[in-house]
Amino acid sequence: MVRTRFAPSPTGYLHIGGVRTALFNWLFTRQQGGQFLLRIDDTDQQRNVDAALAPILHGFKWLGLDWDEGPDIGGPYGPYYQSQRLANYQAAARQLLASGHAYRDYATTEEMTAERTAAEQEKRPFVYSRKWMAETDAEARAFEAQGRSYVVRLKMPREGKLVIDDQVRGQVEFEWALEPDHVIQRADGTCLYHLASVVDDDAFKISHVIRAEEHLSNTPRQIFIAQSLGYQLPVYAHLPYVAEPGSKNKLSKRKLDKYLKNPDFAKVNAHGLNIAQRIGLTTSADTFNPVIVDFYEQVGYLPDAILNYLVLLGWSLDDKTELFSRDEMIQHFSLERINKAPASFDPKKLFSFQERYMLALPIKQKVAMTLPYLQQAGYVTSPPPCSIGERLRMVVEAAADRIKVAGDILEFADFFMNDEQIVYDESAFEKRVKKAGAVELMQKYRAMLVSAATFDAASLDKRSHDFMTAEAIQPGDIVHALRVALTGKAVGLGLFDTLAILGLEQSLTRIDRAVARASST
RNA sequence: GGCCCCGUCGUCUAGUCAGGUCUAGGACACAGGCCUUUCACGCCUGCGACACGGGUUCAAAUCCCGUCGGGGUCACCA
Repeated sequence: MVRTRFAPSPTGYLHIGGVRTALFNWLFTRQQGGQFLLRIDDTDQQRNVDAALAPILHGFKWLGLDWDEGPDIGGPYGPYYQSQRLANYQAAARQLLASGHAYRDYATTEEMTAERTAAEQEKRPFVYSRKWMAETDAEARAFEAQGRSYVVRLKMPREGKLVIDDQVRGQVEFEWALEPDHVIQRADGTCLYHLASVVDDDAFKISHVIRAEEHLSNTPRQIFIAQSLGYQLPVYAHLPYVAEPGSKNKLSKRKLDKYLKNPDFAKVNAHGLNIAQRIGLTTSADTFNPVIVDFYEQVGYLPDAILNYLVLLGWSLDDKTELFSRDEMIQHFSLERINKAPASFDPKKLFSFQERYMLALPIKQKVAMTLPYLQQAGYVTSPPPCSIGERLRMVVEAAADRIKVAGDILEFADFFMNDEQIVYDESAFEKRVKKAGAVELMQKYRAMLVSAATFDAASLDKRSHDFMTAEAIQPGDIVHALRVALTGKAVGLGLFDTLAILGLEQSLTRIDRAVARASST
């Protein structure tokens, strides 16, 4: 039975790199018909774990990465919080002490540091002298008589080597002698991550440890612990890390300033920020930026687009397949085809997947996901009047691929404003509406509209062209002026769609308002 | 610095294990053009990479050696 886990620390947000790691675990597990579980690494966390965990669990749910065991659903091997499993770790530490794989160490921090710096100065690898090691109770009493207290250290082998058979990286070798005697339990009895992690993986019957490559150098000590405890070793797969946009450095949440200098990153960020502002979202760079999953949910991205982008970050099926549904991902995913080299996070490419998925989304769903943005921005009261549904549908349909994320509906907010709320783009108004002859043309066009029997885009198109022929003008002579008059903007939907959506009455009102403004200013 | 990992267009990648079909393929981005009532879409074209140096071989992106470069990790953090 394949069992995998993802072990987030409750940090308050879901990092995009973490999601990639979780996704690979999830895909592999679902494909193998195994179980995927969440374990909360909160051994070091003092305060408010629940609050810091909530956004993470929420992010997983939003993306549709479901877990079979873990927080808020429990499971047969719980609890799934490391802070609640201390007794297990302490028991393991006792067992390692008893079997001679660990020892009580009475060195002070200063003594330890001194040895380490001495080694550094002599340019030799640091190997602890074990001067304050106590293997017998008598030795322990002697140190304690000096007022010392102890930590528990691993008694690492000092010869031979370890060969790890990693599913991604192949065989990787380490010299045992170069592995220091790591602390596994503090003087106060609390235990450290590596011990906890190994003990839990065994307790949870984890078969495959799929994690980021920064853990590769931690693996020898974990294998030592596992073997000393008589555990069966899991299969290891160390994923390349996700790198910064345009560099090979590891993607980090704390270097936002640097990423903002990348034009692509800045663009995607600004786009999201703009939407956030319009819906009155209070954002801070710490919690709202393209490195954090929340960003995408709040701006109106599609989970499937994000997953599709992420699965290609370090994995590929072949030389051309790029679009994968969830089921196809599960079906085709394999550890063998994971890349060894790190992959840079490219928000622009993520965005392009979003475009493709949005394009394929049925109108009905687009309407459903855009409505909340109009509500939050205050253009629609809630609950919305039923007439709004039809108009929204028309806008969404006419906007077509112009709505790339749900929040982009706000670009077309002028269809949901009162006529007198339209704010004109000044330079466009100058150039198009105040252009010589434009007002007169619009007035003639207005008269033509009034006599229109039908007011749909197709017949408006035809009548308009007849009008232009009769007036001996080009489309450009009138279309731009009308668009500015109708929406306040120089760019937007097709003119005939715009008219049809607004309807005769609003169209006339808006033309009149623009005409009046042109002559009075 | 020690140890470990990695190195194909700006980016994601195919090709490397089983050398020839690779004058290195696809995608994103970028540039130009077409379409067009604006924008967006779409279409066409272009730009653009085997880190370097030796070897082995009839033949190397692929195998071997070395160099360089990048990264990760070296805690009583996770």
